Amino acid sequence: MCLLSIVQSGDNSRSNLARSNLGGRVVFHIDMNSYFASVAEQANPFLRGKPIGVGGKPGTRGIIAAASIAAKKRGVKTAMNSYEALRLCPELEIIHGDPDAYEDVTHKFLRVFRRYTDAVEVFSIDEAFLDVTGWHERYGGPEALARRIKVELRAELGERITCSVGIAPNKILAKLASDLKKPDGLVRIRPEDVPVLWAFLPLTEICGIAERMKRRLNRLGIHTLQDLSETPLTRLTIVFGPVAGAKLWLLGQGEDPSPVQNVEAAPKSFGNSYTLPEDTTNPKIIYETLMKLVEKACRRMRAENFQTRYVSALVRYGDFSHAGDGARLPEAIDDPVPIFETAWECLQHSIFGFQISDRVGYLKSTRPVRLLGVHLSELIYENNQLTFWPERERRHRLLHALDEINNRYGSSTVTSATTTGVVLKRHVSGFKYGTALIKR
DNA sequence: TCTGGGGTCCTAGGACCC
DNA sequence: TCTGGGGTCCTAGGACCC
Repeated sequence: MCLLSIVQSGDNSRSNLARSNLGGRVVFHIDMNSYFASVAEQANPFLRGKPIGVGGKPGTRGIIAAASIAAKKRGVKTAMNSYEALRLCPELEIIHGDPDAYEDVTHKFLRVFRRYTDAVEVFSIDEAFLDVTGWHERYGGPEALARRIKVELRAELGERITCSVGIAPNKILAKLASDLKKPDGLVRIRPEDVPVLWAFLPLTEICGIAERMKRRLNRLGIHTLQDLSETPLTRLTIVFGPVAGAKLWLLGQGEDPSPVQNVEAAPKSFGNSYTLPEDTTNPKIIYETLMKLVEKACRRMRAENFQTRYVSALVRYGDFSHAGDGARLPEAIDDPVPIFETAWECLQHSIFGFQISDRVGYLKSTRPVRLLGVHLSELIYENNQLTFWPERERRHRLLHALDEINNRYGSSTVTSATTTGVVLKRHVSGFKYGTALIKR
């Protein structure tokens, strides 16, 4: 507690030291608290103050993706199995996520941030870095600017959606600072605070060191951030290689030269995966699930006008081991049918033990399957170019028209016939399936 | 009632070439 | 037949993040 009061002091007098030590940058990390749950509480007054878990439908082996503050007080944690969460907190309300609502609120808070600096780096759906060097003085310094942003966020997003702000000379310390007080925190870390914090914070408190790395560091006799800060660069590079070693060394020093980049990162891949309600060897279920996943990933990819050149597919077995394969396509496409065929071929060896052609309907998976996943990468931005191939142009227009229908009336109003019932027919008899089938 | 789903980045190691 | 060594490219998979 007393340590927090050190780093929380509003005293600006030492900012010159910060300048000389670390280039004088002032970086904010702003992290929305219990984001998904807070958005739900803001949208629905009946949920306010109640223990809420977002995600994890019970019975589907799901987990809690986000817990409200009331739920956290009852011991419900992010990534907790929903059964476990309900055991701890029987009146927990488990609600569905609403990705559109989150994105909407994210756009709103990013607009607020951009009023105060043009260097805003989106780090995830609920957090961003701001470089306010040179901007904060006119608002009375970093803390005053942070408080002003908080007030504006509250006005624009509503009082249920709060944030924690970390202020520091670089991104890694700013992120650490925002973690130190939740919810609704405002913590500043100055360079001279680092030795104090390093003496008691665990290694995994730093973004970039998780359980595996902690264990490897422990084996080298490095148990605290202070130990890490005293480990020579050469020792770290010998053990972890030049890149990871140098990164670790910088973490240990509390340094992070990476700039706050205001570019909106283009997606590099689209992937979807699904854990089945129970493990299965049934090829029909596997086939249909994979098809749905491909359609979902393709729809998301098309919505952002990308096409893929590399398709990979993954299976996780009941024992949690996994296998998969990928294949490069001859050209970039966004059509789920050939993409599915590629993904299906990639999986056959992992599922059936050998490559099959037409007899899928009679074969069972050699091992129980728990999860299936598909991943589209090597993306090409298509920008709605016209093609010289009339067939392809028609197909392209059809897919986008289907997307529109699904966007308007719900995501499975129109699906490929392969996911509805004629599923295995094509592979049994070799007949070409239709491109679409109206379900209702 | 074990262990979700969406990503990014990095590395180790194999293939291939000279 | 006694097979080194260096470079590049590619990919599978690990580690990490929220």
